[in-house]
Amino acid sequence: MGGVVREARSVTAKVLAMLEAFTPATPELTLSELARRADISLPTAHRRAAELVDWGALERGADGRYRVGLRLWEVASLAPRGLGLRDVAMPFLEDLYEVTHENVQLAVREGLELVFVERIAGRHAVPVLTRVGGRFALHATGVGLVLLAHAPAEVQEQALATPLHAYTAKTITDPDRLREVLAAVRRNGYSVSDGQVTLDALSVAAPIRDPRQDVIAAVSLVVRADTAAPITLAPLVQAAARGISRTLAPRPAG
Amino acid sequence: MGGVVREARSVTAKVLAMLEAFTPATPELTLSELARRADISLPTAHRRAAELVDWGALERGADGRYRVGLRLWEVASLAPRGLGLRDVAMPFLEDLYEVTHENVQLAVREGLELVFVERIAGRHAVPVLTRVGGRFALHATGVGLVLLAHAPAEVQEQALATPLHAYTAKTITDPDRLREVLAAVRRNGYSVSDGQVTLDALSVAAPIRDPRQDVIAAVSLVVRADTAAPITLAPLVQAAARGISRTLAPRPAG
DNA sequence: TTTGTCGATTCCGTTCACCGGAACGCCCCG
DNA sequence: CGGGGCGTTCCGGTGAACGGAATCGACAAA
Repeated sequence: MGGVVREARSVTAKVLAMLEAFTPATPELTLSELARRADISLPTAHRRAAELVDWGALERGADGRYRVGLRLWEVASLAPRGLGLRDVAMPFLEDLYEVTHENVQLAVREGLELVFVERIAGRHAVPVLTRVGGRFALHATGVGLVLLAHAPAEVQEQALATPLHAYTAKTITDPDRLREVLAAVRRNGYSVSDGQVTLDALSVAAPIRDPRQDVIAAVSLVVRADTAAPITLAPLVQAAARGISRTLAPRPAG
Repeated sequence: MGGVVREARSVTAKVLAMLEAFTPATPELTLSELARRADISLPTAHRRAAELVDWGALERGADGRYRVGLRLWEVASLAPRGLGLRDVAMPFLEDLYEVTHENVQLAVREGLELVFVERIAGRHAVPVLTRVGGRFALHATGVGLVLLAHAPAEVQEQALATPLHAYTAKTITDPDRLREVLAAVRRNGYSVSDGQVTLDALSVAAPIRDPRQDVIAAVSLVVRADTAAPITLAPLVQAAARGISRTLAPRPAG
């Protein structure tokens, strides 16, 4: 028994680790890669993967590689914070896009990061780094500032305690400065992120509230940094956000 | 040992059965409901659910109910046939929406059914039954006819062998008639479904092809049945489909 | 207040599903 | 012909997972 003892993990944990192995950069993996990334022995990975393919959570390409299956996406679409929100928001995002023809984004907070739930991008809008389903830090983007500004106190403390990554020279990395900005966001009812993610882009975001007035998401508009004064965009974004907030069904708990 | 022997299932199968328990109609479940639907004992369901919540595949609401978590949606977004396609198609779908202000849909085939990958609906468009992430039969909708017309022969045979459900009086339920329609779809390069899902709606769809010219998806436009002649919409939908096909990167296998 | 119901959670002893090492077949490359 | 990477199957040992039972809390009816 001279081998390294692999720390025991539950089957469930292993299956989830296998799903986690897929990333935007590597959406297709061989069985060996999959096993390595999930830190699972090859035979085990083979067995679990077979079950996942059988169900449809994974698919196998013609070359034998594994990728995430459409079936998983179907179930995942039931996530209330994903599609439930998206369905309500879509018409308003459409309007916003039609008026501006710029990138329109919808995001929610997940822990100390944000997740993009929807994004409308025309062919003429500024290219942005973000992807639907992608994560991002809270302190840099427009949506992030809104979500952080209205997050529970403990979340804000944790976020401010973590080193703030500087994406550009303009990114706010000083906690005290960020505190001031967040206060301004709460006062103004919208946020502006000017060159804090990429120097050539600027975003304006506004909060979406549930019927209890809690902020559950944020909409933003991303434009070229020299296109327009943020102040002229804010009313548009706020109008969309209010429209979505108003439409959110009270959905009685029963 | 007088109890009913529950057929043995793997842990993985149980976990997947739990995910499967969630439906559009019931996106939130109590632990007991979850256990019942997945046919799992309560203690086991409790243990698995705890792990899933821990990872983020499930979330617990304030009332203790379980729902699908955003984290699962994140990984599922990596499904190439889901978001990969969506990202490429979105700008074209936007254009189509902007010109028509009608429902725009994007769907792929999954077995003998289709799955809606994206849908743009303004506030003024006809209400439709379909949901993003939802499934539908292939023989009724516009996208379905396109996907079926270009599906492998064995898929077509299976689909034609299955009883064709009549959503309305106009739904094609005769296999021979359907065969003719599919041939016409292949000839014309687009499909028309007039009142075959709901009597008040009409849809026109066109095929999206990968670089090898295989049909991998379909776009459609859904309008009120009395709005316009299908023939005038076809060129618009086909143009969008061709644009998407052209943009699909050959994505070298490396 | 008492009683009953339903859901969630924890405990415990049993057991079989899952495990990793090893061996094998396959393909590609040197 | 030998080496290496990948996928697949086989096998015997073991501990993760199992269900029954008990406990607890919330709520409604009596």
